[in-house]
Amino acid sequence: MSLRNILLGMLSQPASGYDLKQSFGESLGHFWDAELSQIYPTLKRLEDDGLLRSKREPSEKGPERKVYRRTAAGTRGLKAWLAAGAERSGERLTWLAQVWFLGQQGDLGVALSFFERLRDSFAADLAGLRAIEERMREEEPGYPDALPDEMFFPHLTLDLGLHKLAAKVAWCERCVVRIEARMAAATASA
Amino acid sequence: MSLRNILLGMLSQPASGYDLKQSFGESLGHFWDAELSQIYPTLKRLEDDGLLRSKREPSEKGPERKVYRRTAAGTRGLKAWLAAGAERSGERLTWLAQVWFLGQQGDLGVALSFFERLRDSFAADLAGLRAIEERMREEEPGYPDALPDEMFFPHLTLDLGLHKLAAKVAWCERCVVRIEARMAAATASA
DNA sequence: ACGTTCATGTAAGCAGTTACATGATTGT
DNA sequence: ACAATCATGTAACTGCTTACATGAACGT
Repeated sequence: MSLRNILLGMLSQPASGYDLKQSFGESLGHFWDAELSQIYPTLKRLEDDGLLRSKREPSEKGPERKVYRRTAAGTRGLKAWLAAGAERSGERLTWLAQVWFLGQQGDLGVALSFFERLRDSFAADLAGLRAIEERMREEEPGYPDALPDEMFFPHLTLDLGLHKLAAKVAWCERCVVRIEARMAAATASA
Repeated sequence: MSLRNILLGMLSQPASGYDLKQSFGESLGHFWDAELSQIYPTLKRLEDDGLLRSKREPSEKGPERKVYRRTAAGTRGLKAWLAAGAERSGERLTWLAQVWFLGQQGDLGVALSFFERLRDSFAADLAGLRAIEERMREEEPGYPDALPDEMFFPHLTLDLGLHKLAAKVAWCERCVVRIEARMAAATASA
């Protein structure tokens, strides 16, 4: 259901399915991704429902493209989705479930390495986002608060990503320290 | 794939499918949930694969129960899952995608109310987690660092939830302020 | 008798992934 | 000639949700 609305949102400019897949990677991809095999049928259904309309156009390189444009009904649909408020449907965080059960592993060393690797993974993501932010700060005039709306709201998602990842790295770090303390306590009492 | 491992983790004590569904609600439910219609066939497959074994037992109230126990192979499987490191498979955060497109709504008032409602929703969740933490702090001796492993690691997930939600509430609050500033700037220039 | 909780399942359908099929154009 | 990129799709499968079917025990 959500992919429909996301594609609708991405089509503020005309684009083909292939184009849309590319834009996922660059930007939105941080919190949503979709495969071409899912994008194509979804675009078709949106057209059947009158929210998009397509035109075949020759490509500059490669075969013919099918370029989609949002209709007035499509824009209304997008606005309605946004006006209805945030869709906070259940997150499924596998790695947190793993943390929950980590005590059953038996070996605190495994738990320790789990958190060290998780921290590194979050830290790498954080470095990636920081690089994006620096580029924005240098290249985009008026960054961040004088950006036009269509860049300001994406910036807000970047801002949250930065804070969330920093919180996660700090949490992993605290977990490492606390587990080390438990390991020390265990050997001391033995 | 993950539900298999999660059920395996939950079965440190023998339990029926019905029992497991109840425990989701109380604890793990904050970052994972599953329906009975998914739990029953998954338990059956785990038994077919030799990771669980079941015994029919009379219930104290109601019909006969099917109680599952983890086999040695099941425990090995769980440990292997945990030792393999964190599974950070792609989050899909619909509400963040909505924020991304909020600039296309046209009406900054809609964006403002979007963030106000989102902030309230996060704040309510945060209050819920804080209540759980206070109860733990009062009722569990040694909370948090002297808890036994099987309670310490769940506590870590609570700790992260607290920090993440606090960060989200603060972010929403900053978004509200910044959007109000944009609205003021727009009316001033008009 | 009737509703609630306890208890286990099946069936239909949707969302998403992986694998496969097809073919044009460009660069080496 | 061959690989890479461009471009659009279909098919099979997995994970999960919603709806349905069945029935025992308990309280009122």
